Amino acid sequence: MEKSQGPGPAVEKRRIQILEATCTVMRKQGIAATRVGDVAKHLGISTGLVHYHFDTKDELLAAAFRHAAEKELEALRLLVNTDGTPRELLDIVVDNFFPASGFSSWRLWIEGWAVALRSKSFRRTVMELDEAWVEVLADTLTDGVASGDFACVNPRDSAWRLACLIEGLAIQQVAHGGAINDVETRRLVADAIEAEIG
Amino acid sequence: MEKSQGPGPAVEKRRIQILEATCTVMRKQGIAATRVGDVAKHLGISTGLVHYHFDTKDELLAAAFRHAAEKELEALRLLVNTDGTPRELLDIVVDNFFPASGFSSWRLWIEGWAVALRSKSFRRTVMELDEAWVEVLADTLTDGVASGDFACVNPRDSAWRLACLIEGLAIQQVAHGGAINDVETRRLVADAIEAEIG
DNA sequence: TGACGAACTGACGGGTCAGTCAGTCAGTCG
DNA sequence: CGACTGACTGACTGACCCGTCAGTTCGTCA
Repeated sequence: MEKSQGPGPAVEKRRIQILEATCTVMRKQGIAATRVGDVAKHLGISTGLVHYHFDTKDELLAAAFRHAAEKELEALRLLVNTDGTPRELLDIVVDNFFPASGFSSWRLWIEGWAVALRSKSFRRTVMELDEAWVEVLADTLTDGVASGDFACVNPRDSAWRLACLIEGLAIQQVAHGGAINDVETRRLVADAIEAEIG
Repeated sequence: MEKSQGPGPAVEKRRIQILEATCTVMRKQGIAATRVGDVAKHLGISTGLVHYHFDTKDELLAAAFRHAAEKELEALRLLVNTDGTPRELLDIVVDNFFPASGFSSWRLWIEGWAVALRSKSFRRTVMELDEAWVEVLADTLTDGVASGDFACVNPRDSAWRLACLIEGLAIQQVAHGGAINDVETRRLVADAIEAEIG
């Protein structure tokens, strides 16, 4: 490979390449069914090289999950960082949460919570990122209250309630696509939002 | 074994024995880490016998999950099937949902949703049972509306919202025990209930 | 130019585990 | 009594897969 100056940049590039490949495989096969060999094959490299950059499979999976989640979080922050009425911003955040707008991301999260039950590194990652998401929502609500657009008694409580509601609905829709469809989900969330900010 | 008349009862007894052992192991080690050998060891029988009663591991796990969930659902239905004001019954149902009142059950469900992403038999089971739980809640709300105690616009919507909210909160608490603790969970849910039935 | 070391390969060891199978044992029925 | 059947055993196999390691390649620097 091209390794211009020192051990830094080339290695970092390869690391990220491997992380993204891992994300792709995780999204397709699920976290539990992701093999080191699959990641290597996807990049046309050896399994040895994967282990050269990541000591263990667990470390690789946790790093890849964090990589994916942080990228999405950053994208959301960019979206919210535009001008707009509080109501418009709130809609952007909520839309971004929705199952339809990231089916495979929800799958990843659902598996992530399950893995977090047993893996310490996953637990840390999932916890931090989960809270960061809610914080974006909470900030949006707080701004709206400050400007007089929203009337939440407690914006942080409202944020947690909305986030958890959407999480629960996402599970119903993504994990087993049962009684709840996309239209119903949107109605349920819309009503909850009105109740929270009305 | 005592096999009095025909192949029926003794076999059924053994099947249930294996299912309950599987539940125990799943609760302790998680669904993904449950081995056929662990189940066998827990009962002091051979792995061959487990496969004598259940063709594949997947079939065993799905049957055990359903067994556990149906038992809990039946217990809830019994609890609700008592006299009491609608409000008292609602509190019973919600209390029964709570993470604290079944930490290991929530762990099972969280893993169950993840497995359902890939396994058809799990998906069916999880879907049916999930909906059955919400139905209990919806019936409770509907009764309360009929008697004039509650003022839901749409009891079924309220039931789904409350159930999904609690699911989401359970994840926050069980999967990574982050910013949300038991006291906060109860406050968040209590406020949501007031908003729904107020 | 030649030594050095970082990036990388590919084969392999070692361990795990689901499912199989030949055979045992104890009841049952003719 | 003797054939038969169903529950059960436990050793085995075949596959999978993680992580290692000896060895290769190539850019860089003295």
